[in-house]
Amino acid sequence: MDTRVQRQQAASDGRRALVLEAARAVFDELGIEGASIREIAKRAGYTPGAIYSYFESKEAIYGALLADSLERLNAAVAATGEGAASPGERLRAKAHGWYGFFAENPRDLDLGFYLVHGLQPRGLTSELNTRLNARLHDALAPCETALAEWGLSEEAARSENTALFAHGVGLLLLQHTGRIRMFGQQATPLFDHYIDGLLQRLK
Amino acid sequence: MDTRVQRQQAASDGRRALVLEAARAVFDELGIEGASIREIAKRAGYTPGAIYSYFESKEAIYGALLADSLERLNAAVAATGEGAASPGERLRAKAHGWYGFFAENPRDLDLGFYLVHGLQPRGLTSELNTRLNARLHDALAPCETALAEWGLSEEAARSENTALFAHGVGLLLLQHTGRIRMFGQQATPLFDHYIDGLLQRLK
Amino acid sequence: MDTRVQRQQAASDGRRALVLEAARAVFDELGIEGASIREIAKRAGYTPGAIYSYFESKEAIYGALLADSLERLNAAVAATGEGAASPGERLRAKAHGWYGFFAENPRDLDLGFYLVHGLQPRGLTSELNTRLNARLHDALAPCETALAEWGLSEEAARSENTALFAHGVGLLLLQHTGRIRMFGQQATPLFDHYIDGLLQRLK
Amino acid sequence: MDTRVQRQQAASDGRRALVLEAARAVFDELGIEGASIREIAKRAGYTPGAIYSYFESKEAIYGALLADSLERLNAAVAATGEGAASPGERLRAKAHGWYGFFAENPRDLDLGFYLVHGLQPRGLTSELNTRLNARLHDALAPCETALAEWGLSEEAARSENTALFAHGVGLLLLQHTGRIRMFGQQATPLFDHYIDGLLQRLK
DNA sequence: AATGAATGAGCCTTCATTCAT
DNA sequence: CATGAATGAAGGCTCATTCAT
Repeated sequence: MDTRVQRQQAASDGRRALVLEAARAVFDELGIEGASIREIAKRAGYTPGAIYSYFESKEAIYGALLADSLERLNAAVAATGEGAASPGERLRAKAHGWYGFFAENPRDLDLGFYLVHGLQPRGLTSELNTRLNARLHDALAPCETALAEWGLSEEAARSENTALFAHGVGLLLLQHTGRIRMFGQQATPLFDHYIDGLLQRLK
Repeated sequence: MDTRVQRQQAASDGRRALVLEAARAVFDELGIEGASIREIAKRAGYTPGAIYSYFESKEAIYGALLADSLERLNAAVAATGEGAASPGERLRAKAHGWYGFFAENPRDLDLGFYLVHGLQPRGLTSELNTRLNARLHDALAPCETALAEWGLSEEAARSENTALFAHGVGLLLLQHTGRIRMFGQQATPLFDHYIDGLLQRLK
Repeated sequence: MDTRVQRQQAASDGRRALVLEAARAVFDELGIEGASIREIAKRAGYTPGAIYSYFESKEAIYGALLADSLERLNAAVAATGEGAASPGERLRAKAHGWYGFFAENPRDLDLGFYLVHGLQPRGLTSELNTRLNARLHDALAPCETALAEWGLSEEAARSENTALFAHGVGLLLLQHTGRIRMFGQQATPLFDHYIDGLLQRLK
Repeated sequence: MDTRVQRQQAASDGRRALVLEAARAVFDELGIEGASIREIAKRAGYTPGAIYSYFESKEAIYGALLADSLERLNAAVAATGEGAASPGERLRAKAHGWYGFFAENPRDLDLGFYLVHGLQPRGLTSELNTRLNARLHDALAPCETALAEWGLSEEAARSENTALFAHGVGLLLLQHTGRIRMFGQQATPLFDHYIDGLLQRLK
C-alpha cells in the first residue's frame, strides 16, 4: 500500500516537473512577456485548467522555476574548484562557477531580473523570497570565504565579493544584450582580467 | 506658405513631445508593464486613437522614449567635469556623469533592459538600433578619452572603459533590484572604490 | 458645434440604454446566475469588450438596472391616487402603486433581492447604495404621509408603513414563487384585505 | 447476509449525511454563490469525485439540503407551544415556531429563495417539489388549526394563515437584507404586533 | 466507494489597434 | 488632426463533472 502511494506521488512529481519543463521552454522561446498559462499547458500536453493542479498561479510557476534555477546555480558552484590549492585559485574557480553558469544559461539571468520586475506577491511569498535570497547567498559565499582566507577582513571580503558579483553581472548583461560587441570586447576575458587585478591588488 | 508649413511642423513636434512626456510620466509611475496607450493618451489629453497620429505603435513610443533617454544621458555627461584638471579627475567626473544619471533615473535603466527583452522589431528598427548604439557610445566616449590621455593605448582604454561600464551597470542593477542590501553594501561607494583602484592600477 | 456634441451624447446614451435593455432581457430569461457579459453583449449586438465602454463592470450594469428599476417604481407610485379624496383612499392608492408595480414586474423584485445577495462593492458603491435606499424610501413615503394624515403619530405611521411594506413584499414573494397556490389563495385580494383591516383598526 | 446489507446501507446513509452536513457548513459560511463541490468535498474529508457517489449533481445537494431544512423547520414548530392553553396562545407559539426558525437560520431562508430562483430541474424533481411543498404545509398547519379552534371557518383560517405567513416572510426578508434599518424598525416586535392585531380583530 | 487527474466550457476583464466620422 | 466606438484576441482563472484506476 505504501508503495502505491509512493508511486502515485512520484508520478505526480514527474508531471509537475513536466509542466515546469514546459514552462521553461516557453519562457525560453517567448520570453517572460509571451509566456502564458495557455501556452505552457499546450506544450505540456494539458488544458489550461490542469496546470492549476500543480501550481496555484502563474506566478507560482515562476517562483518554482527560479528556485530550481538557484539550485542548479549552487550545484554548478559546488562542482567547481575541487583541487584548488591556494585561496586565489579557489576564488577564481568559484567565481567562474557562478559566472559560467549564467554565461551558459542566460535565461536564468533573465529569471533573476523578472524576480524583481514582474513577480507578484502571490508567487513570491516573503518566505520564498527569503529562501531564494539565501540560496543566492550560498552560491556566492565560497568566493567570500576564499577572499577571507586570502587575508581580508570579514568586512573587506564582503565588500570585494559584492564588487566582484556586480562586475560579473554587468559583463554578463552586456554580453547578453549584445551591447558588448559595440565595444569590440568579450565578457569572459574581461572577467578574468578583473580577477587578475583583484588578486594583484590584494597580494 | 513656407512659414506656415514650418509653423505646423513645429506645432506637430510640440504635440509629439507632449505625448512622449506623458508616456514617460506613465512609465515612471506604472512601470513598463502597467503602461497602456489608454493611460498615456489620458495624461496627454488625448483619446487613444490620436496617439497613432504621432507614433505608429506602442513599441515605437518606447523606441522614442529610449532615444530621448539617451539624449538626456549625453546631456548629463556633457554637463560634468568642466573644470577637471587631470585626466584622472576627468575620468571620475565623466564616469559619475553616466553612473549618476542612471542612479537617479532608474526607469531609464529599465528602458534599456526592455529594449533588449521586450521591444518588438516594429519599435526597434535596425536604423534606430544603430543610432541608439551610437548615442550610448557617445556618452561613454569621454571616459575612454580620459583613459587614453592618462596614457593607455587605444585598445587598453577601450577595454578598461568596457569594464568600467560593466562594473557600474552591475552595481546599478544590484541597487535597483534591492539585492545589494543582501550584501549590506551601497552601490555608489563601491563604484568610487572601483575608480580608485583603476587609477591606482594605472598610475 | 454644440449640437454635434449633443447629438453624440444622445447617441451614446441611446447605445448605453440599448446595452441596459439587453441586460434586462438576459436577466429576465436566464436569471441573475445565467447572465454573463458575453450574453449581454451578444444580445446587444456587441463584442464583450465593447460593453466596458458603457459600464465599468458587470456589477455596475446591475447597479444601473436597479437604479432604473427604482425610477420606474417611483413613476408608478406618482401616477397613482391623483383624485383620492380621503387619506384612507390615498393610502390604498399609493400602496397599490408600489405593490402593483412589483406584481406586474416580478423581475424588478428579483433585482432587489440580488442587490443584497450578489452585488459586489465595485458595482454598488456606498454612494449608489445611499441613493438607491433614498429612492426606495421615496416610493414608500406617500403611504407614510397618508397614514400621518389619517391621524397617526410620526412614529406609528412609520411603524405601520414598514409593516405594510413587509406584508406586500411577503405576498409578492409567495405569489412569485408560486407557493401561494399551495394555500389556494391569491396575493392581491389578500393585500386589499390587509389594507381594509388596517383602515378599520385605525378608524 | 441481510444484516450485512443493512449495515452497509446504514454506513452509506451516515456518510451521505456527513456530506450534507459539510455542504450546510460551506453554504453557511460562503453563501450559495461561494459554495463549490471542491469545498464541500474538502470539508467532508473527500475528494470531489467521491461526492458523486452520494449526489448526482450539485443541484441535488441543494435539493437535499432544502428537504433537510424543512425537517428541521417542522421539528422547531413541533417543539413549540406544548403548554399553550388557549387557541390564541397556541397560534402565537406556533407562529413564533416557524418565524423564529428562519430568524435564527437566515441561510435556510436563502435556501428557499434559491429553490425558486436558481435550482435546476436536475436538482428539483417534480416529486421532490411536491414533497417539499407538503412539508412546508405541515410546518404551517398548526397555526391554521389554532385559527380554526379560535372559531374561524376553514376558509377564513386558511386565508388568515396565508396572510400571517406572508407577513412574517416579508419581515424576515426586510431584516435579512438589512432594509428594515432604513425604516428604523425591528422585525420581531412588528411580527408580535401583527399577531396582536390579528387576535384583536378576531376576538 | 473513493481517488485525483483532467477536461472543457465558461467567467470577467484588458488592451493595442482600426476606422468612419 | 482628433474622436471614440468597436473589435478581436488574449489574459488568468474557476468549476462541475467524468473516468480510469
